[in-house]
Amino acid sequence: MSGKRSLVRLGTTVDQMVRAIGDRIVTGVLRPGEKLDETSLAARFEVSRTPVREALGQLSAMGLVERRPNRGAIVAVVTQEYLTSMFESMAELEGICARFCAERMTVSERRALEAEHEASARLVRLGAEEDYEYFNTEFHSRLYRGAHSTHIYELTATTRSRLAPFRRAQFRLAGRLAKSWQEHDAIVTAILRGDSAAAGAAAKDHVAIVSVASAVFAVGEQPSGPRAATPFAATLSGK
Amino acid sequence: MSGKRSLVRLGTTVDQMVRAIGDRIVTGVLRPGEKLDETSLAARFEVSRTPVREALGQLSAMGLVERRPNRGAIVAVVTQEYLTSMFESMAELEGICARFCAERMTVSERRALEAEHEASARLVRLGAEEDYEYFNTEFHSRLYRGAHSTHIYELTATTRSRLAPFRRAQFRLAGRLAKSWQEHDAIVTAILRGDSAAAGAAAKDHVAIVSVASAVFAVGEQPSGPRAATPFAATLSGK
DNA sequence: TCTCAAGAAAGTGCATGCAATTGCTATGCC
DNA sequence: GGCATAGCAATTGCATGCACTTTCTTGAGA
Repeated sequence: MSGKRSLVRLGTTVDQMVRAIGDRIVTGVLRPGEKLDETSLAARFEVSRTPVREALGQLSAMGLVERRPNRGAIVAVVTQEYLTSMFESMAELEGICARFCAERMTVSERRALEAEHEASARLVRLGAEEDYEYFNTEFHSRLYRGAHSTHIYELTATTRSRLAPFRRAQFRLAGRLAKSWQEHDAIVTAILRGDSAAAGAAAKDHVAIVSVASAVFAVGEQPSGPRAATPFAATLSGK
Repeated sequence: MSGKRSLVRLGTTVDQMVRAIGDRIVTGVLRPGEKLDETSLAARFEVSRTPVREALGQLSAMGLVERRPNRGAIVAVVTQEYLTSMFESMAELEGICARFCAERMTVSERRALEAEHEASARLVRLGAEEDYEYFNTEFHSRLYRGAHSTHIYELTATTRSRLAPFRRAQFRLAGRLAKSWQEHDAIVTAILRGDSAAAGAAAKDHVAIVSVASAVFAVGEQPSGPRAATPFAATLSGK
């Protein structure tokens, strides 16, 4: 091989490419419908086509890319109907997580959840959208972990990541920040109270509201073809 | 290429291998922990190692095999804890499907569900375990489709297939056949009534009961190492 | 000008080969 | 006898090459 690619190599070349390409899809750098040419990807990442092909295969198994035999791969195109069903699933899944959280979270998990949630109130007052977004992600992640169910966690986390590109700008909506916090508050309160039904319902509603808020932005965001060429740096090292 | 492998070729060689190997894992022919040697697989299927590697990569992305870098692949080992979480998820997912069915199934879907269910009563009286098993699969599949939610369908179907090896002999339990039918009956009745809450609860309970019934057999079925060599024919053609 | 076809170009699918890593075995040392 | 280590066999990871498929291009005919 032509030298280590970085000091600490995280997994094989294929793994790194799966992460690299997957990230670009999930973050929206690569847009749905965009062609993923094996040769150019190989050139950009400075590897041969073999690992590229394997990476595309895995991403296809994850549903992030679509592979047409003999006709190349494209970033998975999500129909409006499928998007709706994903948001729908997400609401149900988060509802389950919250319900389980209310029943199963340890004392320290409950304390941490509450503390972080209280801390994020400050960000709402400041209108710090970016920072709140970070806390929001962390908050939801806590719910998934707190369910103490590995498989539910996986289903929820992967569904969430696939929804990520369609949820980007939700906090730009006027007043969304404050409302989001209030919805979180309802979830936290129910969990701390141990009221699983209320926690589940609150989480489900919360996601349903986010879905609507996101749908506003999702409209027209679904390109039928590729946009501009993607100018990503050919580094496999960082995440 | 060295000649078509069959008259109608379903997808690429890799796709066929994913199906072939995946089937053998899901049906329990390949046992958890069993080593998946690239060279021998390539020899068995009469292809080179490249498509084998791609197939293993995709199967790993699906969670059916585990890949240790530089150390080969094995059939995914499911811990007792993870198995529990999968059954748990399954119950929740089927509950969601049944709930949606009650709300969304078309008239013809409802009719078909009822008709098939009634027909299967005969199999219970005959004690035809094999045939009932087939109807049972079809019944659940109807629930997943009837939810009219593509993503929920996918989550549910893949979870079900991953649970398949652990559910094999459930109908051998005395009286399980009749009880299963009664549980189905509760689900069907609620769906036809349009009572989504009852349908969801009934489906959830049904799966929970199956989980317990299956767990009896799952115990001790988890081998720590490979069993006998797997005698599968090297045909990529059939499913 | 439009349609269609033949050929060329581009790109995918798989086989093969080599370097690198792992794991086993055997030999030497304590 | 037990443990460490060097060498070897087995296996994985990736690059390269060639055949096949699709797509683009060009030009003749209507």
